[in-house]
Amino acid sequence: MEKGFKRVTMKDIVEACDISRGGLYLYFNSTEEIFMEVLRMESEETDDVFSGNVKEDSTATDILMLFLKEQKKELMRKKDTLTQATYEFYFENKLSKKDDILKKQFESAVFVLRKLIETGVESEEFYCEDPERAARNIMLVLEGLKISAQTIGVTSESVDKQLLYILKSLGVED
Amino acid sequence: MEKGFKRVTMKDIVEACDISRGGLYLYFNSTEEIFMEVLRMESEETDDVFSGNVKEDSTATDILMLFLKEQKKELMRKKDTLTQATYEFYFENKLSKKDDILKKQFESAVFVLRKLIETGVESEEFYCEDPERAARNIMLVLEGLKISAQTIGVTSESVDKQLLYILKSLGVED
Amino acid sequence: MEKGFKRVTMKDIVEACDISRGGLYLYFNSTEEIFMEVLRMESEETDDVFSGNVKEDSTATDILMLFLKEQKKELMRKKDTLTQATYEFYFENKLSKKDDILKKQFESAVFVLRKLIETGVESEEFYCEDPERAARNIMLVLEGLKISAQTIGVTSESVDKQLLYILKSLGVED
Amino acid sequence: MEKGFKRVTMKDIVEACDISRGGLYLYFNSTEEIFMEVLRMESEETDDVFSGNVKEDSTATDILMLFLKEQKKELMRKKDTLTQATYEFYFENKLSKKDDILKKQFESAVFVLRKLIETGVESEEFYCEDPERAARNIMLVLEGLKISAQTIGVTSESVDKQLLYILKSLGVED
DNA sequence: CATGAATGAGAGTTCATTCAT
DNA sequence: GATGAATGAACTCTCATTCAT
Repeated sequence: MEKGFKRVTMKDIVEACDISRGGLYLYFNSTEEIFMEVLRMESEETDDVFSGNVKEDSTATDILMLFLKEQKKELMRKKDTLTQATYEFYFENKLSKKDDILKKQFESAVFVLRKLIETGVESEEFYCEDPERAARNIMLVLEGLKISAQTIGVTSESVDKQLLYILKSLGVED
Repeated sequence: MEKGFKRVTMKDIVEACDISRGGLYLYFNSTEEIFMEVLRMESEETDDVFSGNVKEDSTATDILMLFLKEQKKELMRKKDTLTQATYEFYFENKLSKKDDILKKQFESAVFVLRKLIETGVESEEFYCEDPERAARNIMLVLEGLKISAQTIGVTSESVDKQLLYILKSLGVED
Repeated sequence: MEKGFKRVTMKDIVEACDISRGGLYLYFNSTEEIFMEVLRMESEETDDVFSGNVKEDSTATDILMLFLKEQKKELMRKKDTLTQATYEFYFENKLSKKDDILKKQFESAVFVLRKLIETGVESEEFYCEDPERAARNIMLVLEGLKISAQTIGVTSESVDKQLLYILKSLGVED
Repeated sequence: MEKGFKRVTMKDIVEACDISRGGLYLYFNSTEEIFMEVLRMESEETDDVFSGNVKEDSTATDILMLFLKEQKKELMRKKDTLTQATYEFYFENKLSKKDDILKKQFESAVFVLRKLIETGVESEEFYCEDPERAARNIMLVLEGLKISAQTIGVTSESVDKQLLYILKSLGVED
């Protein structure tokens, strides 16, 4: 989170973990392996994002807003995030399809989002002709916001406006 | 383009430029400066993307489709692109607002896109209540596709579908 | 045999022995001690080379040929041999005269060989004016062949020719 | 010469050469390359061993004795010699036949020695039925003495006796 | 007796930057 | 102006040895 993937050194890691250089290598054979494990753990933690905090009587709109709010919180954190490190890692480690955690996460989010939109359409909260593309569109905008936050920067307001626009596109009234 | 920003070495650069190591330092004081200049030049070249190839009698839809097609070509190239290097560079160099080329480029694209949408709305090609947010939405989706292309990968078909979805959102019939 | 003395690691040894790292140190205080014991055991095994397989009615020529054949087999094995490891070990551990197993082995082989040549001379199989030097000469040639096998390489034919030359030097007809 | 090939470190080398760590890598890409160059240079220097110091009217016996004396001097030096390092190097670097300096050196010495013995046979100084094998025998004894000097140790006297034995084998009177 | 997780010094190698020429 | 040999700090990774359990 502090230094990203390329700038972090073994020294940083062993000092932060209060472990010896050699000790670390008992568990991981390379910096890549360390990061993959970090990514895997992070991925497990954040899998529950949807299921957590969702009350029984929530509407699709409620859940979508909760999700977008959660995503905003994450992307606004900027530094205390694995986003940058993850991108750097993927830049130089083109992984086999099997263990591509990032892709799995993305596709899984698209899936849940599509289901949510379909539910909203059924309950007449949303209007949407192509839930799959709408879901993917939302995820891509979030991805775009994430990378923007790490590069050109984003303001809290501009993110809010953009997320509201997404809701409006689904026919949600203010 | 070949190695990104972090993996490229001075050796690579001096060999490619056929210049001496010391000679390079007469013009640039650091690797960062070199990259900033590369970025500036690239930015100048691509500024014309909109103005080029646009015939007098093009409709807003034509121009938008041309733009999206151009963007797709760029992001599908994947390796022969400064995308990765640029992201890497921005990850570790938080620049002063003044010379933030990337932001300028983004905002300038948003501006042109908004104007284009407004034109399309006037000519009744598009239906759009908030051209500013619509323009920004398109740019963010493109940004999301760009980073996805560099990390989890994208197929030509999925990009097409997603760009078509954008057009449909503006009320453009197939 | 697999890795020689310098390249073998404690990990290799504990895995091959199915013992714990700490357990190994209960019996040996260093890698040197381990190797010395290996050498001692090997030395005991190979002491019988002369006595074994020797029939009652063997001539001196028979026994010498058997010995040379045995030595050839050993040196041609090349990899499944402690030769390399032993040399490496002696290169960095100049041992006290008392426990110099290698020297003992060499001198013992010279002694037996001298006795054999003397027997051969008495039975008029061999012609030799200086059995001590002749024995030592044979051992040195074998040593030369051993190190050659490990470095520049030797062919089976060239070893044969060279060993035949030794026999001829003792007056043995083909 | 001091530490052999495996025990010598980059630190030793850069300190001895009074050069920087990086500077060394300008000329050699690995420790192996450094040693191969050392070996090549040494090989060039010692190529002249035969031709040097040989007077016009020398007999074959004179030249052979000079050669053996030279070889003895070399092997008795023990520490100030590349012998050990060379063996260690060859133990873990099985080189392609093309650049096998050690083999070339050996074969070249065998060739010259054979020519010398043939000359001696013609001038009736030597008696020898198979000059090729005799030459090879001498080289193998020398190789045996070399490795013995580095491991079990040899005394000046024992080397003398053994070299005299070689001369006697060629029919040279004391 | 036996374990094996942990240690930490030290290995080879890389590379942005400098500066005498 | 231009060169490129030289620098040295910093990197990742290894491994014989120890010691609390």
